Amino acid sequence: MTVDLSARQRILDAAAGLLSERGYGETSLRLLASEVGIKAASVYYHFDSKEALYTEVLQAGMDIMIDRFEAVEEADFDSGRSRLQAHVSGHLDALHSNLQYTALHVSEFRTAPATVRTQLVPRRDEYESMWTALLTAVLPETPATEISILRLGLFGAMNSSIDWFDAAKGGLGEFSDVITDAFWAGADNRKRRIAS
Amino acid sequence: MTVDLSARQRILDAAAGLLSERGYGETSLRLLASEVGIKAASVYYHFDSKEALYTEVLQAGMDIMIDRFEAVEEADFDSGRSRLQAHVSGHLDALHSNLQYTALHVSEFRTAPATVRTQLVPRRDEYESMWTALLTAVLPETPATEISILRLGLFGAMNSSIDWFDAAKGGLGEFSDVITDAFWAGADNRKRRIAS
DNA sequence: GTCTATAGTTCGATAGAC
DNA sequence: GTCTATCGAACTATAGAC
Repeated sequence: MTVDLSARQRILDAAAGLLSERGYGETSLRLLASEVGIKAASVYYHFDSKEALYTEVLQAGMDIMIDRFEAVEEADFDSGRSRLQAHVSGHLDALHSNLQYTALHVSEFRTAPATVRTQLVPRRDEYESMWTALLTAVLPETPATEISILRLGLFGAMNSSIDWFDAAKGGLGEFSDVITDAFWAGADNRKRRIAS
Repeated sequence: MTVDLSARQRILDAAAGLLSERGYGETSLRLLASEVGIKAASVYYHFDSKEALYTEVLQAGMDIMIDRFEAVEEADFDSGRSRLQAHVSGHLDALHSNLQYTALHVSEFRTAPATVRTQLVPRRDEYESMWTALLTAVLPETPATEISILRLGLFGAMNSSIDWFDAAKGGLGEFSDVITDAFWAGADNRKRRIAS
């Protein structure tokens, strides 16, 4: 399987790998081309510029996350907690199944050239509002300002796994459990404390 | 105040700012020097190479975090939870009071040149084991493997704030509360569930 | 301690052959 | 679609004057 990829796709894959390993400034088109087995000039047949290539890689990474979120949403859940749990697992699995594309989005977006960042903002906002809606639905008594803080903390916890998760040392299941527990029980705990 | 900084210190400060804004590859010594008001060649009087300068900036960032942890540890706490809360607040405050140095450590370390990364590993390990010891002390019934996962999730949640925290929109206090609650109540909740 | 000048590389990008 | 060849610009780093 995974044979017969178009040259364009092979360039995208190699770019994702190099960009997430070395960063934008340290990834030259010559190095990228050599990974693909072509010359740097040939990259320009497929992409207008290095920035356009970067943008497309980041776009693909965000598409992966959004597609997964929508797929998880198809299922039926018997509780808000199990729905949250499914999305946490889905996010982590999508993240780590396509690390080269998605990790890039987590760790390199901040320092990406402004023109690249600007083009990606709408799609990133879209994914964030999906999570805001989810958290609002499963924690209906939690005020919006706290939902927003919870989402940011949850994203931070989940996405940090790109820095330390080692598939060889075990699955993402336990991490998924621990942080679902944390954010679920924490929100519940606060609700009760504030109500009293 | 903050007058009469040595040229060396002014270079370090400017480097921290540029590196965390633009990344290593996009920060040239010419640009750095122009921010300080000198020429690029003069940087070499103070530092051996661009990598050595980068290493020193990252080293300073880690020192800031470790110093703060030790300062927080001086206080007396009436509960494990308040001790954890104090360290979460301390970490977040140290992080954001010196963002240029510390954020760099969070977001750029992964893609730093291998020679730079290697030199920083011991000091980073030191800080991590301080937190592992802290969590083990305040959650004595939680198994070591889960402590390790909790620490990683907590670091992820706290450090992600470099991407979104806006001092103009409010303090770090609420975030600090929410995530202390989350990790405290979550661990507690798991302990009870597993015991039953 | 900072400068000018420059060596030596490497970069992104283009032109044009095949 | 990929190549060779190359332009012009930028880079890190060094040498040596002041």
